[in-house]
Amino acid sequence: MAASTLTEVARLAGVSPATASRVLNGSARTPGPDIAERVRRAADSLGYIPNAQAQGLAKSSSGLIGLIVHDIADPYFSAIARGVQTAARHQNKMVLLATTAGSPADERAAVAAFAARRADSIVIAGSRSARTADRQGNAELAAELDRYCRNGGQVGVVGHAVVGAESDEGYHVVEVPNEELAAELARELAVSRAGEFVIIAGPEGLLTSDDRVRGFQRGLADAGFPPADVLHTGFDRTGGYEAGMELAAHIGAHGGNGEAGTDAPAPQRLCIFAVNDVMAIGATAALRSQGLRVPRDAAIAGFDDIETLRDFRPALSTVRLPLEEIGRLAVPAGSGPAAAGAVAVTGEVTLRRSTEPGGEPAS
Amino acid sequence: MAASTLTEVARLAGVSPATASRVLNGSARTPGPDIAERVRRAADSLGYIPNAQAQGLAKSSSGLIGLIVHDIADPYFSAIARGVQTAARHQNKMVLLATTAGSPADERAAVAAFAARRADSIVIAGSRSARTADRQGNAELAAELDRYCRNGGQVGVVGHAVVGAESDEGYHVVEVPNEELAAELARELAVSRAGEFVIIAGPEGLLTSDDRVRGFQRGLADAGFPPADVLHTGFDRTGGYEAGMELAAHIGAHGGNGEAGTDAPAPQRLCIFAVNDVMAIGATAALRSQGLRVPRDAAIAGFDDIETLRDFRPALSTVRLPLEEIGRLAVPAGSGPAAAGAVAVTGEVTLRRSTEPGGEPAS
DNA sequence: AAGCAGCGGGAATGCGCTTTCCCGGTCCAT
DNA sequence: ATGGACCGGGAAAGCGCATTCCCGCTGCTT
Repeated sequence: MAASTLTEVARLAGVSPATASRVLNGSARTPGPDIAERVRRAADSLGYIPNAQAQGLAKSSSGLIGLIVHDIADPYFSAIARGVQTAARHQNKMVLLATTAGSPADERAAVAAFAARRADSIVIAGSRSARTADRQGNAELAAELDRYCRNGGQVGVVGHAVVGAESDEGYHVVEVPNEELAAELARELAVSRAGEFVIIAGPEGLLTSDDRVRGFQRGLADAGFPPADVLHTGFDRTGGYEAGMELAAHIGAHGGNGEAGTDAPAPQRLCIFAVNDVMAIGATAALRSQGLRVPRDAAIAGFDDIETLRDFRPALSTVRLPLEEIGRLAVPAGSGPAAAGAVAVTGEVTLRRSTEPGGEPAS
Repeated sequence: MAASTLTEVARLAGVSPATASRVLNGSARTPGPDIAERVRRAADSLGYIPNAQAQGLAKSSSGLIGLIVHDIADPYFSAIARGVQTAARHQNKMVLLATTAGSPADERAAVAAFAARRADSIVIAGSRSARTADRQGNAELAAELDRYCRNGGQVGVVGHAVVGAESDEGYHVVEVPNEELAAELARELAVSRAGEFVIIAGPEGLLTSDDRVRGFQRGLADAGFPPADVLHTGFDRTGGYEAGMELAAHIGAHGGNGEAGTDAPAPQRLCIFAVNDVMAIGATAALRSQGLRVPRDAAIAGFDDIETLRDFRPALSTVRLPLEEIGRLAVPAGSGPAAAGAVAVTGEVTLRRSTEPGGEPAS
C-alpha cells in the first residue's frame, strides 16, 4: 500500500484535486465548509500525508533549513544546533544537518547538497579557516554560497562573514565579538596576576582561534604585559591535552613546584588561556595527570562557557557566549530577502575558581 | 538567475534531456563517452545542480534519513547523532533532525513530517515513555510508524522496540542491555560496600530509566542487599541536582558527617546511582554545594559514560555505552527491506574514583 | 429585465526529473 | 545477402502537487 495521494483523496471526497489541494493546504481560496469537511474526512480516513517533495517542486520552496557544523557531538555546536532547531520550529521548517570537520571542500559539498534540496536557508556555524592550504577550498565555498544566494537562498553565518563572498545579498551574519571579549578576559585576569601568560590556540589560520588569540594579546598589552607565548594545537580536547602536557613539563622544569607534594605556591604561577573550554578541560586534565593542581600550580581560563562543563571543578573561568541564542539568531528570518545584514551578540567574562589568585586548596 | 535545469544543460549540449539525465546521474545506460563529455562540460559551465526534490519525486526516494531525539544539545543524543551522521554519510544521504523533548505527540508529528518528505529511513533515539498519560500519544506514534513502514519506510530504534508496533516489518532495533548492565554495576558496587544504596531515577514510566532502576535493584538483590529507595525526578542535570539536594539534607541529618570540616568518613556512606551521567553530575554538584564530598561522604555512579564528562573529578563511575556506534547501527542499511531485525551492543561497567571505598581525598 | 461583478468549482498546465517505450542503425549469425 | 539481436539516442508519459485559467452560477446594479 503506497502512501495515498491528493488525487485519491479528491476522488474519495468526490471533488477535483484542485479543490482538495485548496482545502488541505492553506490556499487563498477556501472552498465551502461542507465540501471542506468532506475532503478533510476523506483525507484522514485515508491517512493522507502530503508529499512534501511534490509540494516543494510545485511551489519551489522546501521548508528546509540547512545547518553546517564541524561536529555535532561537540557541545559548542550542539548548543548552537539547539538554537537553530528552535528557530526552525518557529518557522515550521525542518533542519537538515551536515557535518564537515571544518573542511572547506566538505562544506562546499554540503552547500551544494542543500542547494539541491532547495533549502530555504542555510546556516553555517563552523569557523572558517584562512590557512593558505584552504585558500582554494574557501574560494570554492564562497562561490557556491554566492550562487546559492543568487538563486534566492538566504545564508546565516555565525562569527565572521564568509571570506570571499562577493555580495552582501542574502548573507546574514551573527557577529560574535571574540576579539573584544578575549581582550576583556585578558585585562580582568591581569589585574590580579603577576605571572606569565601562555595561550593554547587552535591551528593557525582558524579564524575564531586567531581572533581570540589576538584579542587576548591586545588585552595583555593594554594591561602592560608582554605578549604571551602561543602554542598551536588541535581545536579540541586532545589538542588541549597535548598542549597541557607540554606546559606541565615546562612548569615542572622551572616552576619550582613540580612535585605534587611540595605545597608552596609557585612564585610565578603560569596563567593559561585556552581558546575554548573543551581545550581548557583537556589542558587541565593533562596538568592534573602530572600532579599539578589548578589553580595552585597554574591558572587556566577557557572560552564559550559550555553548559555541560559548568559543574567541572575547579570551576573554569571563561567567557560566556549565548550559544543557543546565537543559533537562533543565525537562521535568516523566514520572510523576504530583506533580512540581510548583521546582528551582534555579546558575551560576558566569567571569572571562577580556576583562575583565583590564591591557589590554596578548598572544596 | 534561477538555478539551471537539466533541460537547459541538455539544450546547451545539444542532446535530449533523457540523455543528459543518463550521464549526469548514475543510470544503467551510459551514453557514449564523447556525448557524456559534452554533457558534463555543459553541466558545469552552467553550474548545474540537480533538483533533489524533482529527483525524489521521480524516483520516489529522497536520500534523507530522519533522526528524532529529545534534545540535540544533550551530550547523550549528540553522540548518537554523530554516529547517525557517519552512517548517513556512508550511504550518502543527509540527515533531517527533529527534537521533541520526548513528547509522543511531537514524535508522531516528526514521523509524519519525515514521511511527508519521503525519508528513506527514520531513526528514533529518545527513549519511549510508558506513562499512562502518554498512552494515547504512544498509540498514535506507533500507528504513524506502522503506516510509515507499510509504505516502505525503514525505522531504526535505539533501546526498545516501539511500544505497540504492530508488525516487525521494517523495524530495526539496536538493543541496549540497560537492565543487565545496571545489574552488573550494582553487583560490582556491592562487593566493596556496606552502606545504603539509593537511586536517582527519571520520571516514572520512562523506559530507559525504568530498565536501569530495575536492573540495579536486581543486582542489589543478587548481592544480598535490600532494594534501594528510588527518587523520581527529571531525566536531566536539573533533576539530578534537585535529588542531590534532597539527599544532601538526608545525609546531613543523620549521616553524622554533615559539616565539611569533620573529616571522619561516614560509617555508613550512602551510595547513589543516578540513571544517567548528566543527572549524576547534577547530583554531585548539589552535594558539593552543601559541603559534602564525593566519594568521602557519598559514593555516586552514573550511566552512559558521556565523553565530555570524562575529565570530571572525582572521575565518575559509570557504564560505558558505545553511543556513537549505537547511532551508527541504528540507521537501517540502505539496501533492501531485509534489514529488519535487531542488533545488540554492549556496555562496560567502569568503576572510577567517585565510588572508591576509601573516601580519603587525593588528587 | 438585461448586464456584470463575484464566487465556487473543475480542467489543464507545469515544476524538474526519471524511465519506459520506441526507432533507426550496426553488427553478427545463418 | 538477409533476418534478428543489440545498442545509442530521443519522445513522451508520468511522479504528486499548486495554480492559472475558465466556466456556470447567483445576486446585485441601472
